[in-house]
Amino acid sequence: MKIGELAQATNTPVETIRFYEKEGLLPTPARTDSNYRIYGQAHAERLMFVRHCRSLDMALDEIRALLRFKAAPQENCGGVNELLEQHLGHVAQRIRELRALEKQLKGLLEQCSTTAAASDCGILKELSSEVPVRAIRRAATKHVHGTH
Amino acid sequence: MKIGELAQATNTPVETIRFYEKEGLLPTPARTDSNYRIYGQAHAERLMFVRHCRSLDMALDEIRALLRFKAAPQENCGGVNELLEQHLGHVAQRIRELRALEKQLKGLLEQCSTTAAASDCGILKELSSEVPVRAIRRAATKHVHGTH
DNA sequence: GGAAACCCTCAAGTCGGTTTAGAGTCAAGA
DNA sequence: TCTTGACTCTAAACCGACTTGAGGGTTTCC
Repeated sequence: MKIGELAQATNTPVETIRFYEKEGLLPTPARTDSNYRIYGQAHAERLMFVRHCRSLDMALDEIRALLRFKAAPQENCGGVNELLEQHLGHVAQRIRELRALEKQLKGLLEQCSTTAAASDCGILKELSSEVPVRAIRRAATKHVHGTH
Repeated sequence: MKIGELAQATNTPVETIRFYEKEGLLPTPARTDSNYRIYGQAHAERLMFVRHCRSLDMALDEIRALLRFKAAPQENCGGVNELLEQHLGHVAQRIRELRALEKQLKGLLEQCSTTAAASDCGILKELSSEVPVRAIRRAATKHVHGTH
């Protein structure tokens, strides 16, 4: 099948497929005479795997590691387990952070109960005060993204 | 004070201060004869404000908007309130997503109760299966980052 | 006076793609 | 046969919020 068909079959944008190929997550496919990529069932399955991992928010490096495990069937799967547990740890950590954030934001919003003049806005006042220690988050959590 | 002192006073890396200046979040400071940046209390307070907002995971554009509200004291603070509520919405949304993720990962980890051969690894098997619909998350949530 | 610690600018790298530009290919309709 | 539109190709730039690196100048301390 051509790249557009693979894209449809796996619910993946065409550009993303080419990007994964460049990143080494998909093997380079055969080409037609007119230089179009041609894929088979094996490519589709591999792409499914990658997309499934991405849907679990794994980093491309983590996916590469899982693909290596898959390619070495003689290995035991302890490494797979460990990788997933680490990833789960990152996710849980990020949830804790975001919940703390949510609490702070709710507190801030309570400062602004009325539509007062901005010069008296409790929110702006509070934001001008000291920065909480949590501000150093990025140093501690290398791998779990922000809110935007 | 010099940039290093401001950095220490506000718990901000020096490079980040220069970056904020380039981004227009901090006004351009005066310079010494030897071209060193010189800051005063006003700069420190402004930087505190920016860092406080960042510690709440606001985007630089959102912070720019808040700074405009601050600079226009005649305005009412309804806009501030609205901005924060939107941001809180993003955070809450991201928390819901990550919780769903966490659940999925825990389910996956149960597939791999024993350290079996990778060829039989339940995790790898399940990751090879169909991609859940949630994979399209990035299309829906433009603004709240992933796990890494 | 010499080395460490600070400061400067400018450019490139990070991550996981998305977007844009410019060009070639293919199938169907007029 | 021509043309239109949908599809494909490559290469490079862009996104956010910084971080890192290269290659310098300055200040401070011993």
